[in-house]
Amino acid sequence: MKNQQRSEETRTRILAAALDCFARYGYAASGVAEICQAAGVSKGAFYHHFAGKQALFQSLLGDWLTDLEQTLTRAASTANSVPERLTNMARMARLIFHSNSPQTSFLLEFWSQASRDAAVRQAIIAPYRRFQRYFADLIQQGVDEGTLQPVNALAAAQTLISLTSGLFLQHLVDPQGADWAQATEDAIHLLLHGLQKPEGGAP
Amino acid sequence: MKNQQRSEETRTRILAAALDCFARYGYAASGVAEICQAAGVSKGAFYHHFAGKQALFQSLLGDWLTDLEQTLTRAASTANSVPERLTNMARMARLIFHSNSPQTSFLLEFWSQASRDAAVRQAIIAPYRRFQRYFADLIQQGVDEGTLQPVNALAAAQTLISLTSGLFLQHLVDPQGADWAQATEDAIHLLLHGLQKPEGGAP
DNA sequence: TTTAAAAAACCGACTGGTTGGTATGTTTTT
DNA sequence: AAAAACATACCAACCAGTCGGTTTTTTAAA
Repeated sequence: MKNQQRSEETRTRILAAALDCFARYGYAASGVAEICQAAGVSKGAFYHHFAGKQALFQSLLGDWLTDLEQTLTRAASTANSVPERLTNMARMARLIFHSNSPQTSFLLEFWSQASRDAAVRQAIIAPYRRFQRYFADLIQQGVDEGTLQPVNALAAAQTLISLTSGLFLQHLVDPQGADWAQATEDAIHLLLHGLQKPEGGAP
Repeated sequence: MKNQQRSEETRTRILAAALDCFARYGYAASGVAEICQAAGVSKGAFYHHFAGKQALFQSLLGDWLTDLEQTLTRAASTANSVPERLTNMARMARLIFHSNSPQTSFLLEFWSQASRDAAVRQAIIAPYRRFQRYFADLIQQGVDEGTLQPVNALAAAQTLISLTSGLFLQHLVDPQGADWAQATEDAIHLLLHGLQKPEGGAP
């Protein structure tokens, strides 16, 4: 086998094993030796590919975030009006929730570390800002085309992200507690149509 | 000093020190010895009051949750219509966010552990269910009194909790990233009034 | 009230096991 | 032959929890 291929495969195996271990036992409880054994490689290989446990962790985070970004932007491209697009993205939640359910529980570790480690925080904040801008643009577009109320686009985007983050968080903590995919659809629907009954009639 | 007083004070000191350490360095990185030093007590005292590190952790969680529950229910009791009450509670977010900001970052550890430890999960889920029922009742009341749309109360309550959880999560990860108290008010307002512009006129 | 014993609270040195990381050697590719 | 990739034994540091002993408080008998 070519060297480059072999190397890349080992790296991938380590990443996959680490993802599994972190999700199963948590970051702190997952030893490097344990990860190596799960990946079927030696410690030498590990430290040849990664500067340390933390570096591996951040690498994992980066990969997941770029994946999410790609998935989301793809889903938004197939619809006409902005409300339709948002509904589509909400429906896609089912896919995200179900596909790699156990693996994603390591995201809690990310958030946890981000609150203390500046490097991790930056790694999370940067794509977050991109998401926010993306949704803000989308919402502004909806306002311009007249399908959305004349709201503050940035604030509305933040609300949307907070809502989905919260749903995802609860899904991670208590996967069996509810049909979170359905809950996401319901929540987006509720956000779109409003909870309060309008007092006066429309013009 | 009386024995009971002394004992209780030591226990409180340990809890406070642990809260500080967990928030600052995380659960795993905070050693029992470190906590003891910060609290000004010995290991003997520690293990006299708590069965172990994990027990201390859960004790901390319990205290925080009961505090939150009390604060919230108090805030909901002073208003007339249901939308007003919800707005009031949103305004109270500023208080929650600002009061003990750094301390609360240990909640991320809770969520993280809850996804793996059944005991921690139960400790979080039980009050969560109470919150959900409480808000569902509130929303149902709003539907009955005609101030809210005829929505599914339980689903709407879940949405409300997810939204606030998400906001709190982001506040913990990136406290300086935004005015999260304001964002909470905005978000609740948005949820109440809806994002999408109604197509037809009202009756 | 005094006192002695029992109980509760507290102390701190010690340990057995774990772990991230390293140093050195070996295999495979270039 | 050089370099990249990988393997393995090893270590120093750390850490949750223990254990025998000490101080303080309470109890209760004298």
